[in-house]
Amino acid sequence: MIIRALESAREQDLLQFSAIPEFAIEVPREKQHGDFASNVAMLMAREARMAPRKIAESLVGMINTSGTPVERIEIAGAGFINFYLNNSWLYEIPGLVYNMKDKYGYNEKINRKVQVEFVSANPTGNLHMGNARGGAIGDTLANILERAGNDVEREFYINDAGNQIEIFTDSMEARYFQLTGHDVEFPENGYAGLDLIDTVRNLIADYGKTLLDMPRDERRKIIVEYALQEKVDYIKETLLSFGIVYDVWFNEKSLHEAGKIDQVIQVLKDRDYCYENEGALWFKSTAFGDEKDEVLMRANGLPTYFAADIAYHQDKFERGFDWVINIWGADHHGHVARMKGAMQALGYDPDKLDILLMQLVRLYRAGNIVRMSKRTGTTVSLDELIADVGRDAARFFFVMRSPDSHLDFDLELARQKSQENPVYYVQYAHARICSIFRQADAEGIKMASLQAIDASLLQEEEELAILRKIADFPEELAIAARTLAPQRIARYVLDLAALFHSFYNHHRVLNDNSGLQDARLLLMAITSITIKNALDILGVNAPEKM
RNA sequence: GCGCCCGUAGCUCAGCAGGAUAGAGCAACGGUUUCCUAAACCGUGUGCCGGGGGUUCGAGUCCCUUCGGGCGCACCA
Repeated sequence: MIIRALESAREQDLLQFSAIPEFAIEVPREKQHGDFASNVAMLMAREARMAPRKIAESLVGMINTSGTPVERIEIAGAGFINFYLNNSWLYEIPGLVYNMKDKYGYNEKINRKVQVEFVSANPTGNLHMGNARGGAIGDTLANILERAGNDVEREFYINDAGNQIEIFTDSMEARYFQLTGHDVEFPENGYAGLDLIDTVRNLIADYGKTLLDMPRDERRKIIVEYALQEKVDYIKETLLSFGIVYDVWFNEKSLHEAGKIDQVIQVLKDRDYCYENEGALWFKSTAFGDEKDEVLMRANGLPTYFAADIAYHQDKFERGFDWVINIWGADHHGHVARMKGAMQALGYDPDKLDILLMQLVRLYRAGNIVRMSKRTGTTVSLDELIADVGRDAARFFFVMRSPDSHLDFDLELARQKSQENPVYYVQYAHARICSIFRQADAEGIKMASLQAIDASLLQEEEELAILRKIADFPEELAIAARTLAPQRIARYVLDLAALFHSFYNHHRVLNDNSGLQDARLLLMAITSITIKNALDILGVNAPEKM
């Protein structure tokens, strides 16, 4: 429409320009600025050598709106052209949402395989707050991407090999000797967490003192397999209770066993991205913009964690993912450039690897920071957190803020079942709607069939606001997927709940006017559908009663 | 020293590829219940968007610089 107007303006010599600029048509933030707005006049100001408002005036004169839902056009501000639609499009929404139910907001399948890898906590201790945030963000993101039309796989990478596992085994072995009455020194850099002692106690319950007499290697093998089994089971169970189900649990050990690490190092050597220095093998990550080169193979002949991680990421791409997303703690940001560099060196497109860094969580209790080092043993674990504040509050809290932002998690605050806690505000909205339907049921009121309902009876400002907000949902989901921004969904559902509460306090759903009553019942139905849909994405329950 | 993230209302934070008068929640004060859940609603006000410079018709948003906070800079993972 605008393009046609531009061209006829040029033909009539009202405007001079060579090419039509890349102008935008967008939904303004303020609804008084119309349903759609265009900035085309401002963009053309320079070339046409005219004031933007004058350009806008000439254009508007050329626009033919007959046969379109455009009700009127206004020029505002510096030269915005605002289009006001009649409400007919809005009244299409209820039927659409009601028919799609829990599928509302979904985009069409786009045939893109996406992997989201998150948490991937070391199986050497409890899950801490950083893991918890990563879990909430990763799972929510996976949900968002799924609804945006991608084929999504959730993956957990189990670091069950390498140096830290040796230290872990040392620690276990020392505890085993100690708990069976031997005076053994605990390794200096060992895992001092109390949970480890429990694990060893379980081990002793199953094996007794039989391990004492075994050859060292055999004993260590039994110990480490026992402990890993127990730790991984614990992690699975805890994450399941946090609402997270993985498609793939990937063992680092399998890379070692299949010789993948040696293979990938060989490829990097062949491509001349490696050199030796002081007995170690280095990767030229500086060639890819990293600050310094990185060791792949230590002088002692053992591969580094980085080498294993390269093999792991290569494996991801070999599995055919079009988009690989990792959720990492911000303390790992130094690894981003070199991992992308390594993928580029291997011939993969580094832009297909996105690493979302989330800032750290600071846990507060009674105004004091709670340290959460895995090794000191003074930590609040995820299962304790869930028992304390509940899964819903915890998940909502963790995704409410941008991953870029530090998260101060106040345990007392999150525990309060009060207005401090926004998750209840949203859940209450859902429960209230369910209550309306229960009340209707009790009074023998049944909503009419969709065809029999006239949605255009919804004329109140509060009703229109809800309709507009619900209409926004697919767009909101698409933005959240594109920008990897789970907090947008939390924000969205809070806004929608607020609009509902406001409506609820101003108007009655069950009333004497049966036409209006049906329209409002339908409005309530699609509001609860959308709230529940958004809460599902966040992994939060939508209770029918509170 | 170098790198990444953050700096927006008293507090905690939103703010999508630069758009119109910068928004929520909490806290504070006042009001709302013969009626579908008052865990709710309504009203009252606050901002040199850390500072400075630049790009642009237009900057909280992009670029440079500077200050403040967090994190990282191992032949650890």
